[in-house]
Amino acid sequence: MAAVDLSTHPGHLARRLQQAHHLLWNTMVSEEITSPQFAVLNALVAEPGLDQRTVGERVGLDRSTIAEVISRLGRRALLDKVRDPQDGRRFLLRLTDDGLRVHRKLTVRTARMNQVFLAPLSAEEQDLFLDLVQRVSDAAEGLRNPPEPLRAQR
Amino acid sequence: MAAVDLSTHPGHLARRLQQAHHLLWNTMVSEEITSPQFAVLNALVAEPGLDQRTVGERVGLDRSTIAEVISRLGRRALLDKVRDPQDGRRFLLRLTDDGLRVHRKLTVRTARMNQVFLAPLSAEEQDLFLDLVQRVSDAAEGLRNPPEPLRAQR
DNA sequence: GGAAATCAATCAGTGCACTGATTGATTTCC
DNA sequence: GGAAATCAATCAGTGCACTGATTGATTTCC
Repeated sequence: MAAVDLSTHPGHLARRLQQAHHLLWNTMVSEEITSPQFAVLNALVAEPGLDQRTVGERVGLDRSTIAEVISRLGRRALLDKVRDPQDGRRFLLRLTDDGLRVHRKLTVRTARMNQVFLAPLSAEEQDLFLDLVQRVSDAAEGLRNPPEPLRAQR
Repeated sequence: MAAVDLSTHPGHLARRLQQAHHLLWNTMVSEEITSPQFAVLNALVAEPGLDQRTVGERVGLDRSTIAEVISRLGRRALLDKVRDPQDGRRFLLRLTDDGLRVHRKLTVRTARMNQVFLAPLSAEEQDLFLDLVQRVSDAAEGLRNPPEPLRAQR
């Protein structure tokens, strides 16, 4: 019967955290390029020529979502898709000059935004924050695909 | 030119955290009722008869999103919408018996899921996690509407 | 070497999230 | 008391996120 206090629910806090970030991103970084789109650009700066599925894996986007994000970046002419001559199932992705330029510009703004976003915490708390969030995400992510030993038992 | 390490970007971590939560919610709580939908049910258990806009404010959903969520809950017959006789703009919302039943059932499961979700952290770390995430969200949320003094100065 | 299994990408369908514009009711304020 | 301002709800448009099914190419394995 009794209602619950949502402020003790990590899922609810996670949603609010992302909304807060989205808001700040829109005002401080870009209204055109979203945070997931920047993550894709960044992955392709680190490793040009990746295929779409692998980019999705790197940045944490599933096969359907990564397809849409990449199609939007392609429409904005920030990346090129070329069919892999070695494997006709894959597309190889590479940033255009425009794509590189946008990535460079947003990298600077993103750094500033991160500072503002974490400003309410002390330096030690900021490190702790990043560490705790990452550990919780990694652990839950690990539950998706059962670890090797379990799979081997089948 | 150099790519950036996304694991130091709170926004990227926030997105991954929410995905991780979504995954766990689907497997441990419900595939039909989503976490935002549960938040709405919970708000109406706490304060029956709220209007749609206020519910949105309580759970952190904007006017468009709350409209969709409530329409889905209505379609599932978990809540009733009644035009406010005092103010013809508003609808007053109230859970049905089914809505109360679902809220009760999911409350139990959600508590279990929260434990699993936070299990990788020690008890002290769990408290810290909730506190840090909440402080960062609140601060960013506070930037949306400038505080009283600032508005008064205009 | 050719059928079976695997795999990248796409499609259909559902749901959250936001912005800007519109509609219709209420409140404010001369 | 009636025009102007405000306000709740809705609509149109865009983007992220997931699942299950399909398509077409490649790899595996007898």
